[in-house]
Amino acid sequence: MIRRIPQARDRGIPDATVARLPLYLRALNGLAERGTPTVSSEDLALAAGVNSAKLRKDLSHLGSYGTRGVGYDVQYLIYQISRELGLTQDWAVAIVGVGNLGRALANYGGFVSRGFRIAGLLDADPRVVGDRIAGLVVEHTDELEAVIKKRGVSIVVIATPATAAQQVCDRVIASGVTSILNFAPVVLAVPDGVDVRKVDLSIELQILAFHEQRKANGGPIMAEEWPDGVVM
Amino acid sequence: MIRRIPQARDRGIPDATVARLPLYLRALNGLAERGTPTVSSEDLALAAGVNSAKLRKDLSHLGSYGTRGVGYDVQYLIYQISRELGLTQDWAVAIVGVGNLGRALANYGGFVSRGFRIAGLLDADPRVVGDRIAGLVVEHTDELEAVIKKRGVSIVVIATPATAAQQVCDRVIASGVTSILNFAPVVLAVPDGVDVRKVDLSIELQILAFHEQRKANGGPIMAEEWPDGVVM
DNA sequence: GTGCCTTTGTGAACCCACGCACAAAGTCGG
DNA sequence: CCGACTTTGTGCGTGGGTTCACAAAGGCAC
Repeated sequence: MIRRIPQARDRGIPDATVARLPLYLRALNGLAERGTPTVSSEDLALAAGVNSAKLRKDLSHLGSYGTRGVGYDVQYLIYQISRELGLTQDWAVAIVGVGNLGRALANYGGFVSRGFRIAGLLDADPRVVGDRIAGLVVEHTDELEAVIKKRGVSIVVIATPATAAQQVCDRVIASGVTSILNFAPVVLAVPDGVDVRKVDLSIELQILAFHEQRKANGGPIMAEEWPDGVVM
Repeated sequence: MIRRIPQARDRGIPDATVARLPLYLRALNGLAERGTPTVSSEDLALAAGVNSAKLRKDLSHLGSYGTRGVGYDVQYLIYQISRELGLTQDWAVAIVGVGNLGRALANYGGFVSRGFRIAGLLDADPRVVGDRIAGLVVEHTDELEAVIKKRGVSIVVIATPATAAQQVCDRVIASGVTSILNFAPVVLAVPDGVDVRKVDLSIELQILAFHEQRKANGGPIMAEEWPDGVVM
């Protein structure tokens, strides 16, 4: 049995930590723009909207990059987090589905500035094929496999209608892609080894509605006194 | 000290459960469209992409709505979850910032079909004001407070550039809004009692990049054998 | 060099969530 | 009415994540 001695350069970063690293990165970039040389965990945590102990524990998973009594070197930490997230390399991304959302994504500056290069825009609708969006010409989805192989696409964004998503998904996986960002409101079935992350714009709104309703129905006090006989 | 006796109609739904209810709802709507009258936790879990035990536990927080030996009545469960999430009422939503993303959101069918009514589109750019989008005329952000009050807006979606987000946020809170969905890549500072949910499109992509890099660097086996001396 | 001050990195306790596994409860055929 | 079968609802063990609190570590003034 291999005993795992915890040490600084250990690789086994918790998912929860990975999910927050982009947040820290964003906050750090803001500080860097203003020329701040170093930052304490307290201040960075404030800027990122998290607890400072959590921030320190998160950063400790990448290594011991702080200086006690001083804080973290902003530039150095940006580099380390970027490297950990793999943002120091250039990722070729294809967007399938150029509706309103696909267009918004293609024009979204947050991708390009973080090492993501839009390498292809594809759509099944012939009326859209040929359009220039964000400097790219939209290609037909018939070209999907060719585009992926030719341009070394390793991440695919699915922004198609729900009905087309699974089919597109199957095809990109068959082409060797193992990272998919899905905006279509369906659960994609994928084999082991393929990562799918999903964003459903309406889910967040529904969660807000839940809390909003809760606030309206008698304030923050738990509504235990609810009439129990309401059965429909 | 009040001892909390766990019971069916208890109101204290875990956040993790609330976050999944929209998922179940989506799966149920799919089943309803195909005319399925009842569904077992096993099948529904499969359709929603979760573990069946988790599904049952989640649903048990709303009440005991299943029938042992049979499953759940699809229509009835849709009603119950909708009610719990507050989707049986109509929510007036305003979208601030009508760039690519704001446009995509305004046209997104997933909102309207779940009881969210777009009651206002606002932008600071005079060139956009007056445009018709999704049947609405874009108004100037000067009208923000008026629109919120006049049309009973209770949820605001911020889709502005990062620099404008906090200011918009402050103004909508001053107008009495306590639920905000933020797409701008900044951490909004809000007083207690205000709910902010954020969606950062680039964060998901960065998480994917992390895992993708991990796969490339020596497969699924933990890359412990990494050279330890790389310090920049 | 010494002592004080600041801030990191982490041990440890706590809390929530997940999932197994099973008893309870209901259906259905005969 | 009964017994076999199906499926729910949940008690409980486990594991991961969050937070507190503090010792260790470095900077800085003198």
